[in-house]
Amino acid sequence: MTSVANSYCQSELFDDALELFEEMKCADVEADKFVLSSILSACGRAGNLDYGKAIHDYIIQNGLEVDAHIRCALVTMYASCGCMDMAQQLYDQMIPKNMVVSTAMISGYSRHGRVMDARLIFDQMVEKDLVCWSAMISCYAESDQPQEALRLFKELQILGIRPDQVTMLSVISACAHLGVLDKAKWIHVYVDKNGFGGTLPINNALIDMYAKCGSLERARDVFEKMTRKNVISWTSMINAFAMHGDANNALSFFQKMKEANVEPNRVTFVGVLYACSHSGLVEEGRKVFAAMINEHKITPTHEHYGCMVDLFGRANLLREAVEIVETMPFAPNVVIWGSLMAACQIHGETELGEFAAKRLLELEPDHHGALVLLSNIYAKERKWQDVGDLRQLMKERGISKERGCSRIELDSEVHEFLVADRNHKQADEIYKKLDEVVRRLKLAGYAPNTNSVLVDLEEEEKKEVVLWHSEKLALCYGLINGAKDSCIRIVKNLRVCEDCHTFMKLVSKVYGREIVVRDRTRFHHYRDGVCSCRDYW
DNA sequence: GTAGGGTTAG
Repeated sequence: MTSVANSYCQSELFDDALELFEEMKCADVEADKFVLSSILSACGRAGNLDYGKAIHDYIIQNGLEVDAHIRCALVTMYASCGCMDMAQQLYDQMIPKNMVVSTAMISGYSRHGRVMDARLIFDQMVEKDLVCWSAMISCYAESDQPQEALRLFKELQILGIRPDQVTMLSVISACAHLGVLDKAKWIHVYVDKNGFGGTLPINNALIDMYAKCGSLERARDVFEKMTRKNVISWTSMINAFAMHGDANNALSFFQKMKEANVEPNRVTFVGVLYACSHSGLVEEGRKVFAAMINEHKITPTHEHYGCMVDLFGRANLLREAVEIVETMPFAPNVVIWGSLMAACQIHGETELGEFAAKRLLELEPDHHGALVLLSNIYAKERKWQDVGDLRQLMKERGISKERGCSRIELDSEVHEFLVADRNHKQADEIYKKLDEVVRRLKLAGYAPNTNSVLVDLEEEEKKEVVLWHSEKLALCYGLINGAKDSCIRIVKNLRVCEDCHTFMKLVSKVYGREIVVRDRTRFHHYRDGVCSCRDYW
């Protein structure tokens, strides 16, 4: 029976393993430390905290909690289930600690985005093998610190530890997050040279990496050369098109995928619906949503409803957007209210926007965007007392917008710029260039648009702030230092504002340069004064 | 004999 339990756990038949454990208890078969460890592992991997706790009780009742292996399995179970307080408490009591349990702690903290806590465990480890290095690299890759992930990968190479496929998947993912194309090309070569190339998961990760680094062509090239493709390959390619605003190809690949008899899953539909909403294909989106439910028997989740709210909201069909919110079978979450609020902002729907913002704040009281929107609405209505209260509240709680940050790569070096950044060694030159660009653009009809500046400033100051947006600084850096005919590639952490969007379009025309900007959610390809998003974003 | 890291979306 024990060996059956073990093999269930190892073959990921967690539910069967748990069931078997029930049978063992009924049959009065005593569970030993081996089977308990396996079952705890199954609980962790299945994320079944309740069952894990029940096993913990059983362990206490039977006086087994002193066993080192059992403790290790318990910590791992709590960490895998995301119960970090409990995991840490047990972990602290473990002396000595081993690599297995420490790695479990690192990935537990990683799933919660608690990078510092993960790093603390990592740094305190006496001995580290490839698995814990991979866990730490993955932690950085998933926590929006791709540069740190790549730094750790470099350190690994210096130490002479050979990475394996799992490490490489995290490294590729880190590069995707970073969004730097030259780095992506380098990693692709590295992967091929070191014999990791050609496998399905690696190819899937490469598709995503190239798409997120701005090269739809290379993503497609990897895809076309694959001899085996699964649902992830197709979904990654559909998302690639969606991200780049090519809804037609996203839909055509969706069609081809079905013809190839690959069954789309819920993630696939998020991609297809996202493509529709970002290109204003309302009718197509409606059809896809219906087909998902009726033909593919997939129950829509928050993400799918969010896409639908977005689809209708962007297209100024706010009544239908509200209908989705009202009729969906569960309570709207932050993302849903946020989509509705954003749509109201685009289309100047004050009343509904206020309503959505208030619902959002009930769920997330410190949501910066919602507070700013409300304060702007109150300002327009001259409710100065309310405006003052909100500003005071934001000040007290220290709520501020994430600072805009853009990067650009030139000559294999990544340069980062914050809003109004003056720290770069070429700062003087960059600001001089900015003046020149503004002068030339004004001749082409440019007028700074301060709609996106929501702080309490005089109009003239607002104009300055808008000109100092990080992507403009990165752009000027590119204009100064890049080859005359090269494409300027910029990655930004926030959404591109209206003014920067116009600015980029004009620069692409006046300076005859191709510019590619990745913002928080998608790509903008500027050429000859036109953006690939056709100003719908 | 037990126990740890991975790719798509959000």
